[in-house]
Amino acid sequence: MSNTEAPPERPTLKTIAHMAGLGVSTVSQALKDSADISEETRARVKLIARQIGYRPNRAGVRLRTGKTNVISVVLNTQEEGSGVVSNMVFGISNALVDTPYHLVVTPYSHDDPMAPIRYIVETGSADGVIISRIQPNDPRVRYLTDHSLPFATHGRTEMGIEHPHYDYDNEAFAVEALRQLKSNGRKRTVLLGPPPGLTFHKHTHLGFERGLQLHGLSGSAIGSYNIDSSLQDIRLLGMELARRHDRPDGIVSSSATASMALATGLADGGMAIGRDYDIVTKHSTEILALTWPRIMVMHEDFREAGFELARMVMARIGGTATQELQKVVGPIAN
Amino acid sequence: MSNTEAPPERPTLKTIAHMAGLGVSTVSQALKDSADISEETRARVKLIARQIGYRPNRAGVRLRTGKTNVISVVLNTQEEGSGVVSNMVFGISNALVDTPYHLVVTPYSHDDPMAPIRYIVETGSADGVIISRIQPNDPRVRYLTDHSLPFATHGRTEMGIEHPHYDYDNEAFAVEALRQLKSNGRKRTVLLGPPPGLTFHKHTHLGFERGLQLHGLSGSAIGSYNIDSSLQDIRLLGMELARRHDRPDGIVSSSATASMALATGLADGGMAIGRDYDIVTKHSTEILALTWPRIMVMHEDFREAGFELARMVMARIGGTATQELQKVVGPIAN
DNA sequence: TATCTGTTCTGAATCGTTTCAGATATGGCA
DNA sequence: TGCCATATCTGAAACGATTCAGAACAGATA
Repeated sequence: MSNTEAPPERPTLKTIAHMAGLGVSTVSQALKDSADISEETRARVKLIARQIGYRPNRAGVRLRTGKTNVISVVLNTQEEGSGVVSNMVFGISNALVDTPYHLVVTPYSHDDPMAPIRYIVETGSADGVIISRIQPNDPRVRYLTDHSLPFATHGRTEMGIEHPHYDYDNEAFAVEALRQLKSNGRKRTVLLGPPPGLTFHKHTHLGFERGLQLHGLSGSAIGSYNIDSSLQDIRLLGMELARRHDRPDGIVSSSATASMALATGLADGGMAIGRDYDIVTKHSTEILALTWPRIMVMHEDFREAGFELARMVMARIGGTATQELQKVVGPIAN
Repeated sequence: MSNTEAPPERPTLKTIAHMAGLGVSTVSQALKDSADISEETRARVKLIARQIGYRPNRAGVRLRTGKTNVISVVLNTQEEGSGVVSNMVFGISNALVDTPYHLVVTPYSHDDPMAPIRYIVETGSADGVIISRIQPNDPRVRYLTDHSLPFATHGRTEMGIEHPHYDYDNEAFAVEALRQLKSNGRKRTVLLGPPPGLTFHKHTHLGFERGLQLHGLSGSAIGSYNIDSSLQDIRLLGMELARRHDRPDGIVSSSATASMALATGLADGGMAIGRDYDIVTKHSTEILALTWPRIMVMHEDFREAGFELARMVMARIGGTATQELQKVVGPIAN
């Protein structure tokens, strides 16, 4: 007996309408609980929908309503590979579970950070955007605001525009880092900070200056290198620091990998952590603490950042006031 | 003089049709170079399209044709954070530049690897899929094949199904790793390999066995731990190994972070790399070589993997024969 | 009974694109 | 001149969802 079952077409509103003996528009309204439709009909329609596994066709919805159900995360292709991106992405993903939103990754190569933003706005290809590597005066923030596309930033701005943001308190980090160095008896400090131009560069340096005063330490920021420099260069920097006559005995670093490279260079120059100097760094993965136990660390959680940012964008899309969508988390010593 | 410019609506085929004094269907065909349309008209239409910056509405296309112009990469949420994911993603992104494809990240929590695959197939939400953590007999591969959704795998299968894949030759890696250990005079080796169940676990172990025979070494694989174990556990493993009476003097490891944790544990147990033992590992980022120069490394390029996988899926969508879309790259000593 | 007021449902139009069966015009040829 | 083949273009229908004006019918009111 040959089984000549009809091919299992994907159910649409029409399918449900047919099964329920109703019109397509009735079904549509029933599924979104319109008061126009009787309680009983609504229940029946929803039951059928659930039973046959109905899922709205995204293209249909998007074409009619303009709602894409897409959150776009805009990432710099040459972002440091040490897991910050994966963690952000997974954090976002996590927030998107059980929502209709899909996550699309929109990359840009260093030349033009505005390009992907313009693309998204012009083609209307997302309901919301997440951006990082924020500058105090960030053209992307202005553009997105001007075009009223919901977004959240991983980092703060200083342009008189209120917008959802999630940020790590890098100023507090630097202050606390210096406090720890001080309590270890360190005197001559150095900061290996974020690349210039970004807001968290500014915050870190502000905190560093403040910490110096607060704890009565001497110190200076390294101008020629930052955590985006090549690890090779940072290592050489370490060797160079070790050679100085007034070589530092305390280091504040904004990145775990940079710290490792720097410590390696300092070791090349004969300096040992704990004996000749201490180093305090931000880190986001277990590995640093495990293999370089003498590096003092403060944890920065990028998965949490992604999660919060995604929730903020969705809230913003839903109309939540911007003021309630701003969060700055302090450093957690551990 | 108030500027009452019309609001800049996004151009559609209708816009172009209107400007060119043609029908919408003519424009549509002209843009795709149909032979039905005169050379001259085609040129004119394309000129206008370019000038006003026309971009096909994705929802329109998708609704009408079913083509989503989406490639979906399916990732395990708790994948090791050490940059393999970011690099894969950026590699894929790179291949997608200048194509109409968008990249959507579809995550899954460890419970059910099939769930995202079923979702994609059932909702038709992508034209092609990239999956990793492949098993010799992988249900996802069967499912995707059965439903003829183009896909490429990061890893090989052994189920008699031809499909596009990109893989690192882990068998050759293990053999070569042992050769290097041998040439350093090492005798008693140990393998810290991939988690069981995955194809590259099998390949690695095969290569390890073969290498042992080939180079006349003794050795065994560690059964209770693998590179997915917690770094803390791996470190403890290192300490335990150092305590053994027949402690190993050569280690093959499939992951850079695992190697670091292991080496840390071995150091805790008093063993020094180079003096008491050597360790050969795969790595994908610069940091290992820089800070652990004594760990011998072979490079695995995940960015390249992502790039190739994306190209394969697109080729498959375009109808290229599967046989031409299989690539296994050998280990590169460096 | 005639009219009004709700309640519940529905058809048609719309979003932007593609496809396909024709419509129109041009030129060639008998 | 009349007919046909060819080249070029076009309208309508379809994809699936939502919205909105109105249809149909019930019961209440005068």
